[in-house]
Amino acid sequence: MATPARRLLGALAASDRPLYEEVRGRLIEGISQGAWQPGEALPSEGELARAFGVAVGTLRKAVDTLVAEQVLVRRQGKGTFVTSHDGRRLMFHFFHIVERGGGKAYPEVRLIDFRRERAMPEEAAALGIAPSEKLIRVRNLLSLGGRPAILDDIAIPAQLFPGLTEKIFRARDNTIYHLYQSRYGINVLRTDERLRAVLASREVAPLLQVAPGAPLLEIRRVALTFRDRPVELRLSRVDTARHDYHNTLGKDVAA
Amino acid sequence: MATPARRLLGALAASDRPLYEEVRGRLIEGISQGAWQPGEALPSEGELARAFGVAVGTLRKAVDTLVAEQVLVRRQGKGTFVTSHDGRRLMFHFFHIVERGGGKAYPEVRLIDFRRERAMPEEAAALGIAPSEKLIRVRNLLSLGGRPAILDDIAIPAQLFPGLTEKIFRARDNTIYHLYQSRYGINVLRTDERLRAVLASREVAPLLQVAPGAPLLEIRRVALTFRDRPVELRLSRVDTARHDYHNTLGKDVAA
DNA sequence: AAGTGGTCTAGACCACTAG
DNA sequence: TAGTGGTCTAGACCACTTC
Repeated sequence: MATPARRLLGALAASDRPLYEEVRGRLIEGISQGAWQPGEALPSEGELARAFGVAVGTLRKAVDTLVAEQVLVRRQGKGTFVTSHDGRRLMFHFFHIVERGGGKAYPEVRLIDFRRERAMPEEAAALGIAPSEKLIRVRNLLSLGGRPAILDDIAIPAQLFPGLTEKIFRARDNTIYHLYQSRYGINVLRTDERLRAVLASREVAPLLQVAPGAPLLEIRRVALTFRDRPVELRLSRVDTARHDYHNTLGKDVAA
Repeated sequence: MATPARRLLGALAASDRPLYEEVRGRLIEGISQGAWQPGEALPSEGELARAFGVAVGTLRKAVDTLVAEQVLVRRQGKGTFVTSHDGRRLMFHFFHIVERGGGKAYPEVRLIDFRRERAMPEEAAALGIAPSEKLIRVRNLLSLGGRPAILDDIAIPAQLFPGLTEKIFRARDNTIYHLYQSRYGINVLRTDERLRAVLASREVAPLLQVAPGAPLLEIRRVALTFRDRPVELRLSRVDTARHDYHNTLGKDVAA
């Protein structure tokens, strides 16, 4: 932002690592600093190659890795774009609850609490911030097929999201990660999740409309941006009576 | 197998899809038919490119995709190898239970049942076999840190694993997927898992040494090989009192 | 027609492994 | 030293999008 694109596009300095990694680093720098906004096109491959002083093939190799990591998307005839967190495709990249049959479940979100509080020590550690720094806490109840199914407790460092109010959070017409991206330039690129089975507590049971002691799936998620910097903690309790958590590993290897 | 490598390596026929996809298809054919065994090296890139009648760059592009899908591994100076399912790296690719702290958990396996039975209709459908075809059923109890933690019920089509006996299953000194691969040439490349929270039944509770009604994580896994052909069903119940199911999405995007 | 990404080639040179 | 994969280049031509 403060840095003009000129610096991002200058010729490469000497280095002992491969040129395409150097180029990749510059592209990441540009994207993470917002020089190219989500949804925007990068300069063409020819231009970028010329600017960096490398062959087009080398530039393409760098872009290839970022496309594989879903940071960029190519559109033939149009250009190469910074991935945007709206639309259904990316939403389901991070949303893993599906109907028992396998069909996609579209959640309806209701915000039931919004507050600012100091972080607990473990939260501060997990988010890589100073102990007892301010957090924004959001509690969402997600319904699937008209019934409450997921209770989300979200915690984000207030520092990273200046001016974020309950009103803005409510007015959001897209995914939460799209809000992070469009308003604060924070791209959620990865998640790290730990799952376990628990029994519904007295606090949680009525919200999910299950009996206390009913089995729930508990998910502790850390959302990460560039360089694995944590940006969000999320504790989900899922009523898996009618839905499953769906995880696939690998892609179809077809001829 | 029956087909000599000669056919696999012949020049490419005319086609409307890209050359590198054509090459990729040939390589998959060769690997899935066992022309190149797991752990073995393929012919060098130069040789392969000459055999297919394409440039080395094109051959490399095809190999790149298979390396990304973990079907092949490159070793500089040595060659390109068919991925082998032994070793710890691949084991943890499909084993997602970790210690609460995050450390890797090495399971100790005890086979507690082995039998042949006809498939239930849903099983046959999930495995893509004829209804009431024969299955091999294996029940394993996995212990972590000396305590029972996971109960696995495995079902595989007997047809696919001729001559597989309880003795062979017991004698296995490596992972189950390594057994499939080394003895039957079946490469597990993908898994599809559905998770939910359940309460321990009277049948399962004593095996896992938990009280009936204790929360358990239930995992229904389908293991797939080339062309998404299903080869194994696995129902796991995990005591998540001391362990978590760990799932990460995406890789670190670092400069 | 002009501009974008996608495919493919041919060849130079480097880095690593093994005998 | 010979053989392997890894990097990088320069350029031709194709396919798609937009005007």
